[in-house]
Amino acid sequence: MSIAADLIRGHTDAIILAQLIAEDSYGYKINNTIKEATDNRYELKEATLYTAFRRLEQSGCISSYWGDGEGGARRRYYSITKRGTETYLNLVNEWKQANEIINKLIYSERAEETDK
Amino acid sequence: MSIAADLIRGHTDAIILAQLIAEDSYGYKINNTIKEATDNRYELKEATLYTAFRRLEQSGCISSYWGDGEGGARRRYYSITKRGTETYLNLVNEWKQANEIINKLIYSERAEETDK
DNA sequence: GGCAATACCTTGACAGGCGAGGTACTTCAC
DNA sequence: GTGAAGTACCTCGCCTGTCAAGGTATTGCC
Repeated sequence: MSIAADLIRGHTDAIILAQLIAEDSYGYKINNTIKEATDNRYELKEATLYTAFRRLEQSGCISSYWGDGEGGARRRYYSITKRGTETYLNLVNEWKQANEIINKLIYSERAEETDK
Repeated sequence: MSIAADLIRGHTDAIILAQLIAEDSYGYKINNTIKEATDNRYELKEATLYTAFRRLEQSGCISSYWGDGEGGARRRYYSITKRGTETYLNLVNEWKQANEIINKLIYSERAEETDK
């Protein structure tokens, strides 16, 4: 995994919620989806993932129910709530702003030349 | 200040180094530059800033010297080292990748519709 | 039976951010 | 001359999110 987690820190919730907006899902699957989507350049560590689930459920952004795993262990499915959807939209918005800010601050004119 | 710090966490070093590539500078000024550049939407808290200076100096990315403040307290200036420049370029590169990854993961097709 | 894959969970340590507090110097108004 | 406001630096201790390491349970296959 090549990307420092600290760079993505703070976006974990948004990433999870984005998955759940598409459809109800469970930890193991979300994790794999993320790995595939990024060509194994990034993954949510299990501990991080499950910590995030607790956090999101506690704040009413998601709810969970047990489903059965076809050919595997039982799964705990999560669905996104109304509050979760709102939160998601806010997080996306914050990301847009943060993105803009970082892009403005991280590039130095002098560095641009050096970079070429 | 509207942007959650966690979203920018991990970029602090890159932001500081970007300033120092342009020219030698000192804490107070860097802080103000950042505030202005972002229309007060973001600032590095002092504690964060000085912690970062220690960290960067310890790892050989920057070096410091005392200058005098014209009409104010004395200033500790920092300059970026060769290692600092290298580190900076790496961080920029990592940021590009992280940016790409977050953009890929944070948007859900379903959400795109909702967002419109 | 044993292994791999699926699937979930907890504990404890660590690092970075930052609120709160402090120091010291200069300038300017009263 | 004194008090406030601006410049400038610094430290302590808490909080939060990440994650290595460890664990559990189920199924399918050889």
